Amino acid sequence: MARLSGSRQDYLKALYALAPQGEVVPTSRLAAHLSVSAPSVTNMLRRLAEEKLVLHKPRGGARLTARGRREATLMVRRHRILETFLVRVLGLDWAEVHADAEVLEHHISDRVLEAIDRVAGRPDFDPHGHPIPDPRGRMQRRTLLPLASLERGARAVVREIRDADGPRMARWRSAGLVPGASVRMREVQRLDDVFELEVAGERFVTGSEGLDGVLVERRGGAGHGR
Amino acid sequence: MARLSGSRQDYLKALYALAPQGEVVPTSRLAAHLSVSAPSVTNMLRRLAEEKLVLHKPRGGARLTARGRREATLMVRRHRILETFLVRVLGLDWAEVHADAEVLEHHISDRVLEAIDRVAGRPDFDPHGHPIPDPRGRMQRRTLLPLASLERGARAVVREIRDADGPRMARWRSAGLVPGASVRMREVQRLDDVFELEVAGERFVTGSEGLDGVLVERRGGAGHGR
DNA sequence: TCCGTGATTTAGTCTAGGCTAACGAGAACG
DNA sequence: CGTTCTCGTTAGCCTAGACTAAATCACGGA
Repeated sequence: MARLSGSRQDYLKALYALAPQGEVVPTSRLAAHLSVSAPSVTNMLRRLAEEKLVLHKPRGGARLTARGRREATLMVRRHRILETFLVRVLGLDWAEVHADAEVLEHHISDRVLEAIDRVAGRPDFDPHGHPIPDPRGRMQRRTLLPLASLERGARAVVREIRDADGPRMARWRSAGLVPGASVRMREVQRLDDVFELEVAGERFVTGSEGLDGVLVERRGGAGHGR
Repeated sequence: MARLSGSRQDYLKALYALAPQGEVVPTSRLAAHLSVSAPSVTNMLRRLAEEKLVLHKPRGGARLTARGRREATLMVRRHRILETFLVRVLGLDWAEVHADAEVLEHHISDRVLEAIDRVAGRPDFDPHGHPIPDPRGRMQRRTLLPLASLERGARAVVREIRDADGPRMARWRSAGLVPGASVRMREVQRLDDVFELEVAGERFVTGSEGLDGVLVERRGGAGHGR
């Protein structure tokens, strides 16, 4: 089985990111996500369809086949193991490892990936809190909600911080807003777009900009149960 | 300064490997070393010459400019740091890291290279005993001789083991023939191509096949001095 | 039903870096 | 001094993967 080109890997990964359940994704969304032109997408989808990695109904968008989804989740695995390694072993900053992992994921052999996974301690979650798929591409599924969706008084545990701009991530980290942290929503003013949180006992006030990248798991407490 | 393409990096590296002092290298030698056709070489040399990385006299071969040589030694640095890292930190086998380093050297950012160098302990030599150039591309120069050139009774210290086929390297390693090992030439029968060595106190008999990849530094002893 | 509009595909180009076939320069030889 | 042979270069082609411009489809509104 010849190795997929870096470009193909990127298309599959994008398709997976935009539709993890295998839903149909329109050409234009893929083009925007990958920062390429729409004709480039059409062109690549044709090839991926020939290789049975996607299903492409002309003018009907594309979706991953089972094979395509497996390849995509393996890319996710590589990416997340790499990020974890870059942070835990090389000591790089959580907020700036994404670009490096993005490049390396296309060029690391299985042998090196395995070794990296080992020295990183066979992590189950990457530094952003994302679960790492197993070697067969299967990943545990969790149901998380955006932090901003919590109502006043609700308690939760931060589970994932999606890649956002570096400075913002640095800010969040210094405020203690990291995977595993406990939070309580002290006050919500949706009209003014102001959220007052308690993070690890400290008060933290913020607007909602970028806050949808912070996903939490609800915890019992003052909020109403699930 | 835009990053050189992987291909360019390979050509510069090859030119350096074939002519570390900046001597002229014929097109055909470059083609053979890189396993590409001669026209491909001519073509690439034209581009590299435009970019002032090599000097190319049509029909007169090519040689590195100062800039080209600096780029080449930086590639050597990346490669050797990577190999050291793969062995010392990831625990991979000395004899099989070459191919991985060959790929990764083109894709590792300076930031990751720096971190890798740090966790590998800022090595001065790679696992084969080759010296690692400093960040400005300068490398200490040593004068070593092939192990097979030693006369009977001479003592020496192994300094470098060049990449050879994996099984042979494994054999050498198990015989103790690694960088740093002390050897004594007990018997030489050039006509029969048989060399009888004493490696770390043990007797080791071998033909000369591949032995020119083992470079040593002469030591005082039964042999005549330098 | 027809038309406009936006999304998508088709057609044609471009660049990097390979390749083969054919041409030419210069050394070696008669 | 002409012939050959080797090596390097030119010419022309190929693939991956991008792009722009132009054509076309599909759908909602009149």
